[in-house]
Amino acid sequence: MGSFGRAWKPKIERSRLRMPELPEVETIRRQVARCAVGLRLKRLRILHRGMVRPQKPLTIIRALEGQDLTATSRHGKVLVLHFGPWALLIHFRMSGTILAESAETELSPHVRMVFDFAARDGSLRRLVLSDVRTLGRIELCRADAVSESRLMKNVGRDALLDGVDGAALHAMLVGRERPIKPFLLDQRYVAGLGNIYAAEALHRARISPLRPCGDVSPRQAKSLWRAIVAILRRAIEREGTTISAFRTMNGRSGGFARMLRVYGREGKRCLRRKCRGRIVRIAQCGRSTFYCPRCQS
DNA sequence: ACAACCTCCTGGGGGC
DNA sequence: TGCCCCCAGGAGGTTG
Repeated sequence: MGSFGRAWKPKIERSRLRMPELPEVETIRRQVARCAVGLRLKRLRILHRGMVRPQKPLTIIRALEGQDLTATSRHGKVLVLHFGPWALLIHFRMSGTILAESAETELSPHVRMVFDFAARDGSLRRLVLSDVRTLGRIELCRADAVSESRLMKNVGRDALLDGVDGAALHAMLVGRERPIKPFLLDQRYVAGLGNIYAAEALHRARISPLRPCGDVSPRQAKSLWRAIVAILRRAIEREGTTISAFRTMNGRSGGFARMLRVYGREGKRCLRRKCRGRIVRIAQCGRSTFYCPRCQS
């Protein structure tokens, strides 16, 4: 099935969903770290077993209850919670996030996992994994075997942490005929970009999403890389993009949404100075791509 | 190598 | 107003 109905138009502003990409996962990671690193996991509940694989929920609960949350890390879009000898990997996919909630509040129906940590004053500090669509994935592995996990094995170099630069990006592009946008979404090469930031970065670098990878010059690759890094860093500073219902753990919205220059702006004017083209929406590999045909080539 | 298509899943938009 | 269908999308799988 083609993915685009003729008459259907997304109401992005009101849509409930957004995909956590690198900046959103990083925002979640920092908040989890601030809130719970150093605390003992007193009780763990898994309310949706389908998101957990390959282990059984009980295996994870037995391994982690009583362990301290020693550290957090992130690779691409995968959040890693380190519990001593164990690592709990979380991929939020489309609609997942982690929220801090009072231990007295009733759990919302979208809560899939509940972490109750023992705070130093003896009270409970609760974090919940909320995921409306349950497409997220949770995996337990040994701390020294994270890279062999299912969630990590197809994840390439992190866009911000692994020293990728314009030259490295260009080296990955050489000889490929595939359009640049699907390439940027392919986590095996550069990990962390999703549909929103890939579109934004291409617009910023004035490169068409349709451009074959191999046609991107070294200079353009450098420019594209600069755009990617700038946008990701900016989005992290603003605690991610809310299109939508992305809320940080305090319930605040991410602040990047109003920075979006192409995503969700089909039919509107390009915001680049002196361009004023019309943003269009096309399908690539079954996903929507927004770009300005006038200033992106 | 890469795309097309299916699966997972749900809330909400649109058609009637 | 209400019902029902259809759709989005990240990633992994299968097929072409």
